[in-house]
Amino acid sequence: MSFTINHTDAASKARAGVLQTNHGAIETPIFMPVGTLGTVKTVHQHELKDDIKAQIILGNTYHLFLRPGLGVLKQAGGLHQFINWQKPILTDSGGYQVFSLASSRKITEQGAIFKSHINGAKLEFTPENVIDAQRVIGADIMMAFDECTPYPCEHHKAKKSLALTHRWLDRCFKQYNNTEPLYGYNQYLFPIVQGSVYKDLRIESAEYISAKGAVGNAIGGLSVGEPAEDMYAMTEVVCNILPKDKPRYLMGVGTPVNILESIALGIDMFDCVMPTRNARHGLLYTQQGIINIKNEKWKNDFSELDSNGTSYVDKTYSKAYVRHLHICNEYLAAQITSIHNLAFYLWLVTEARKQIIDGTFTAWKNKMVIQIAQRL
RNA sequence: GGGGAUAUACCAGAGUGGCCAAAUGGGACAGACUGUAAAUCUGUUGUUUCGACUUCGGUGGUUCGAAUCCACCUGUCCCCA
Repeated sequence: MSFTINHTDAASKARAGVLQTNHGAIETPIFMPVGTLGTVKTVHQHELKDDIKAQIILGNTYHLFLRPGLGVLKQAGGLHQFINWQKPILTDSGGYQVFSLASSRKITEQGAIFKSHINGAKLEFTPENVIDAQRVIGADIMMAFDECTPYPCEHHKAKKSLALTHRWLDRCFKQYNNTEPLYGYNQYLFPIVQGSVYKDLRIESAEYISAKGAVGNAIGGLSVGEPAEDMYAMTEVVCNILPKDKPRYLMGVGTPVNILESIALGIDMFDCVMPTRNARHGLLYTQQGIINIKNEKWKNDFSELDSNGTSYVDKTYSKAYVRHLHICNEYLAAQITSIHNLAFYLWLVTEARKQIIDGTFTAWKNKMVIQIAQRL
């Protein structure tokens, strides 16, 4: 894997680069649609590829481990083959489930013991078996198994958790170095910076993670409920320490505004469920602002879904029609809005890249963050 | 023509003397959602100057007090002829 930075913004820390994988190049900054269970919910591969222009998607180790299970995935020849997606895939380790399923798991030195949300079965995730699982899944980019702390989190707890995450990281790298890819292409392990909203812990963690010399680095434990200012502050602190010549991945972020602000801080990669989940709930992101398509005000609005949109759904369907589909709870509503939102997110990062290359990023970003946050 | 049942908020439908401005669904209207236990969840849904006021087919009555009991009227449904 190689990462080349082509342009750096003069007025901010934003960069435009290219990340090479065996499944193709990824132009950064990039947004990665989330496909937890081996599907970006409601979206077909051809839409993802040709319309949305996704360059890489996510999968989730915890969820895929439960269903369909590693046996099926191995038999299929990995996740790429199973879902017929020949571009890069990144898998989260299950570290986020340590946070989101906190009520049904227990943390030990060894790992995390989950009570399956499907059938209650007890299952243990360790740094070692999480790496093994990601080998079987065949992700181009594998994530370290970490403890994503909740917000708020007391300093002493965050400190203790961070130490555990670092010990787990050492074990992840050991297992990673002792195992080989199963399907003939390279897989890379990204470590994750933690430390909650504490500057000292974030610095400590960023230094620890940087020392690993990984091909890319991630920042986790943010966008879990803390104020946006804290998220930006931590991101800035960490970006100042993480190696400049390696891609930086801000996990789970975020709103379109979060993404633009974080690009300005030097982040290259993003993922978030917001465009897809909010799409299913009727929220559309556009260059002009946010639309709740379920609102009565769109009932008689027969204009294009988004006249500035880049997706075919934007010109094909009217606001009134998509509202109607949503009100009736029709499957097509979720499909249309998911395609729209993902296309918007991909447009946003592609445009950001272009602006960085043109040297106009900061002015453009400052204008956009106001525009896209408006409620229409 | 005879007999029986029923009428409650936008709809369906509980409630059969005070704890009822009235359960529960649905619908409608808003809001939330950040490495997906999420096609989910939350709130509002008679008026209001927030003290109260006007509601349960209509009118009148009984009672300290009525959606609830009584009389008549009106509408709807069912059965028999």
